[in-house]
Amino acid sequence: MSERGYAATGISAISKSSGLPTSSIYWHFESKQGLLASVMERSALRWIADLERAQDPPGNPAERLGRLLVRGFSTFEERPPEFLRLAIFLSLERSDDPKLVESLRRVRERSGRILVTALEAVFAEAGAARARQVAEECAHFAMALCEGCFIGHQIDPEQFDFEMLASQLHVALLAIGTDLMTRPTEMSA
Amino acid sequence: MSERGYAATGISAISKSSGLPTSSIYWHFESKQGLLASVMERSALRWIADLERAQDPPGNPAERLGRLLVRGFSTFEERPPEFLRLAIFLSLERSDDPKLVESLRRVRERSGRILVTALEAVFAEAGAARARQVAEECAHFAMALCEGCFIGHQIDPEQFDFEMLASQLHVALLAIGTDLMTRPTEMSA
Amino acid sequence: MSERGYAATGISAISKSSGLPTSSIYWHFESKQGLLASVMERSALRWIADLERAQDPPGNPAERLGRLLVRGFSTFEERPPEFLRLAIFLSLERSDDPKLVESLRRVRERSGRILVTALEAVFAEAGAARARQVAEECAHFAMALCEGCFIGHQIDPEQFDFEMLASQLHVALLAIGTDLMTRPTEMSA
Amino acid sequence: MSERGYAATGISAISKSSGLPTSSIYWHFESKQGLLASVMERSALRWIADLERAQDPPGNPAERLGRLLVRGFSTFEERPPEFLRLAIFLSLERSDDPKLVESLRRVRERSGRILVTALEAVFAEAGAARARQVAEECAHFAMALCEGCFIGHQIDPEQFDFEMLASQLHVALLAIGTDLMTRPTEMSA
DNA sequence: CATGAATGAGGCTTCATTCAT
DNA sequence: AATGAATGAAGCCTCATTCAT
Repeated sequence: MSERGYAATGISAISKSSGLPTSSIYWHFESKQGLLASVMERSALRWIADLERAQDPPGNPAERLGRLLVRGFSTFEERPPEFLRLAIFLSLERSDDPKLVESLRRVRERSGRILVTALEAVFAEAGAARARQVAEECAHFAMALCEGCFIGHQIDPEQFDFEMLASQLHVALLAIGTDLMTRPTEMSA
Repeated sequence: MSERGYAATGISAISKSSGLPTSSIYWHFESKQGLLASVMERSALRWIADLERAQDPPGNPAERLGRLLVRGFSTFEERPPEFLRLAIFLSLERSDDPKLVESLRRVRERSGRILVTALEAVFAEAGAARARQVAEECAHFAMALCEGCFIGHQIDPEQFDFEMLASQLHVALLAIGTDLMTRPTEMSA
Repeated sequence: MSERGYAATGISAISKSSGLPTSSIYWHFESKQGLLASVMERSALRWIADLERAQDPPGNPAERLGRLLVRGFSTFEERPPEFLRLAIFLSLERSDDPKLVESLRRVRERSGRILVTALEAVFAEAGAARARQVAEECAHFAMALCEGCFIGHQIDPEQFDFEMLASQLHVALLAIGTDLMTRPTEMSA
Repeated sequence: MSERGYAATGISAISKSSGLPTSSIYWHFESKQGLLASVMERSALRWIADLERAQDPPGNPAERLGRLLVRGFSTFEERPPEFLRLAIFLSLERSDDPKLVESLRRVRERSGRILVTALEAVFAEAGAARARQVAEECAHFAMALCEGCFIGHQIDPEQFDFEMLASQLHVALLAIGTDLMTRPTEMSA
């Protein structure tokens, strides 16, 4: 599924590549959608756990943020997060199963929180409330870039330089954060 | 197709919604993939033409870059570039039809060049050669963010604030460009 | 058609390999069956003309028969008679177009007559009427073998030794003819 | 299939006439070709078993050969060996499925061996080695005639007199065998 | 817990043919 | 004399799913 998309992957293909007969697959997972949901959740949890380990000490906040970004990007090369491919496929396919959509948001939310935490520490000097606000804006930005990188890597793996992008993102986040902090506070954002 | 995904959209559905019988569709476009490629190319050319108009004068380089970014992002909301969805789909599906792959790269290359041109003007003071190098790095970054935004918008349209992201990208690009220019020149990059 | 059978050969395939658009094909030949009939007749006439040339003098009757057989078999290798493939295909496909069936019988009849003529000369000593009777029986036998050889050649071209078969057929025909002539005359055959 | 030809027989027609839905047919036989192969093998084995029974005692070798030929030919009328039609079809269609080609050769080889055995006994007086050689040549001849008869019967059933052809083949084989035995032995043939 | 067998619906594509130009 | 465009019907095959064992 993560290689060809949800609709394009038949149960019988999964059966062939796993050895289990289709009826057994239906015994374990209620339906095609159910199978998908299980697989995605599993892969996502593994990836997130990986990230969470990466933000442990030591170092100052900016260094920790950098390490987190490098870690996130490097998994794209080492062990591409299948769940991300699936997630992107599913969002593009406009799947309308609410369970699935919810699961997707949850994963996104949870990995976003890791970023927010790291960013809050960086912008701590602005005061807790403001730092959180700024961190959240920055996190959105970082997540978008992250997903974009994943796609770029799919399109043309050899042109992609994750290390460079991680360091550019680092620069960008600091600049954006600083910029946000110097603007007049808008409470509505 | 742009609504349900490539694999999930049957030719018969297209036939029904267009009024043409399937055999006529097959006469005009050689196959399902061929249909897709045609549609994508058409939509892409329109989008690119739109962007190209957005970088015309007036204003200084930095302003023009800003306008370009806003213009690009704003279309995501107003008139979502179907070609982007298709393009991303196809890249993830790892289609190996060389014609399609070529078409994809062409579109990507061409929209990238618009960004590069705008960025070159911004960094002109560094000298033509260096400016081009920096502009290209920045363009990669911008493209990745752009694609990421598209996906983010698919997953969670309400949380997305394109205007904000455009301005953040603006800030980020200037910071990244400046950062690159102050580093010791590496010719091999 | 002679390579894949009637039903398996599409008009569009013929169009592609001939350069003419399908509509032009339909202008020249009224239908698929009409095209088939034309092609077959043409190829058959050429082959028969070839055979007819082979039975010209010189030599005694037995020698002329031998030359005829060798000639017939040798074309299987040199220039396989496409009409034969077609004819066999069509007879196996149980085509029920009466025009076609008639055309097939005509061809068969005409090439049979060549054989009969050669055989009559060989058995002339038995008297004209008897010789003709014997010759006709022998011709049936020879035609059957001939068609069988064609098929055998299709199945396993390298195992087939046409020269050998031609000489065996020669021996066989003389033996059968002699055998028939020594039996009590049955007028009803 | 044996009535209308391979290409002209749709799976849906088979489905209709058998009661099974097409998907069930595809579950039992992997493909149209697979179905064909199965059917052919089954029919062939039955026919061969029939022949094998026909060569049992009593009688001298020449009589036994005659009985075998009559038996073989008579099935053409009584219960036409559908496998033969299919087999010929497939050989002419130049199918390149190796499984099918193998199956075809196997059937041909096996029915050929029956003939060889019967012929060996007839020519036994020439010594085992020579008899085998002669028998094999004769068998090729007989097989070709046999296949040719089948086709002739398709083209023009009423003109065909199998009994006559069987007895002619008998005469022919004895003549050819004798002829071969009186020639100087060529070891390389 | 596992699986072989079954199936209706629908997948993409090609068919032979027509017709306006 | 020729052809680009069009089309309904049919082609082979795979789909997700069920169920008796």
